[in-house]
Amino acid sequence: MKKTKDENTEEQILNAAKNVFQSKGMDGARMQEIADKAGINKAMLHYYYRSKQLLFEAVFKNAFSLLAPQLNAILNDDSSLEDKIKNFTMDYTSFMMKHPYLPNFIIQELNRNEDFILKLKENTGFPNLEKFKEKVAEEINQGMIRPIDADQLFVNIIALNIFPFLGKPLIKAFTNKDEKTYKTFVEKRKTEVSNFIINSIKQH
Amino acid sequence: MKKTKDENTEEQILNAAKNVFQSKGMDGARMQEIADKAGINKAMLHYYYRSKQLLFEAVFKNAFSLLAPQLNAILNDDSSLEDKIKNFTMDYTSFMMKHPYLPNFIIQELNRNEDFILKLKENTGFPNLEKFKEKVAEEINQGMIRPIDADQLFVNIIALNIFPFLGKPLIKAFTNKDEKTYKTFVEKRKTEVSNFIINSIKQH
DNA sequence: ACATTTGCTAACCAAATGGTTAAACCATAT
DNA sequence: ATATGGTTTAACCATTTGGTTAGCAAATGT
Repeated sequence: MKKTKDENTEEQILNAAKNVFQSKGMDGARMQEIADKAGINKAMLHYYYRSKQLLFEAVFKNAFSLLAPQLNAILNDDSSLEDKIKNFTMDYTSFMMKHPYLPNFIIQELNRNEDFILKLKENTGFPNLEKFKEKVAEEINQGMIRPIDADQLFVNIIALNIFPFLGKPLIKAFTNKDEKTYKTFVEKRKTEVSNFIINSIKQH
Repeated sequence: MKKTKDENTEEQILNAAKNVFQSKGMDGARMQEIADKAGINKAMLHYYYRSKQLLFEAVFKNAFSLLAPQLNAILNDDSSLEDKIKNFTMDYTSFMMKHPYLPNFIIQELNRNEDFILKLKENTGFPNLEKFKEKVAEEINQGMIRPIDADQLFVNIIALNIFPFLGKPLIKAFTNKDEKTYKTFVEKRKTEVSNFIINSIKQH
């Protein structure tokens, strides 16, 4: 039962690599640790992925492709801004609670290598803001929300949603929360954040 | 002019180390590169700081001690919440535009080693939220702002202010901005962010 | 003037690390 | 049964890396 490629080795490697790269980053990750976690010989990593760099890129693209749909959801559907914001906040927070390493991994590695995002932009499905901007303009015209720059609003939305996962250790320390109370705190943000945003932009 | 300790070698090392650690992180930083940037022999790094770990900690504490006062300013003075938020947003954004690597460095390294923040908490001057919470409670009582959890408000404030520096490559890609337009964009946030927050919490 | 201390460097070292190689293994086709 | 070809491993390799050592050179104390 050893050689039939029975339990897709390639995928086991990718999973182990995900695990290690996402918690330690490119520089902190060790090929040996990935091999150990995958339960195989180190040479197999190179057999399937040629180099650390390529294995890393496979993991990174995979991770990024999990995020893009989340963003496209809010950007490209036809619902009202209020619904977009509510749904995004709810979905994104739920999703991130299941993948807590993801935001930090993406942000950290993009900062390490700014050019890297250019490769991603070529991919189909890279988030595009045009439709979101139109919707903002439309609702401003209709007097439903106060005038605000769409880019600024977009950054505010993702900042409020992503930061709790990026700055977790910092926030835990500042607000004196332990793991459990922090989880409750983030859970509350599923509605708290969208209320906060909508309150700010709704015309009163 | 070689041996008189004339231009404080220790400080030159710390500056070079800051430079390298803050842009590459603990794992990505190389002692040799720090030595080169400081214009000295690698052995001197150990002569003054004993190990990579200790040199890193010196840099980290130094960096963190630049941030704490910024936070304490908003937390501990007696002005109104509105003024706190306005001043903090303005000051913090200005400061970070001058030290753009700082937020990412702190966040990244705290995520790499969660226990590390415990050491910092012992330090005097570690930000404390008590006074801020009192102020929030007070203004809610007086009907000046709508009811909101002080911790959530605090996280919203720092999220909106810090995220543009953490997620810069991502935001640049999403909003199609180059270096120059991104700078203008962040500059605008000096007032945009405080308006956004105040709009959300002010009682109408 | 001489000894001692302090700042500094070149050379070196052991361990870790990404990557390679040659050979073994094993399922399948002939 | 035997050859074939993808899969896997143990052993190995070159380089990098954090760290050490022995000794030099300038300043300082006596």
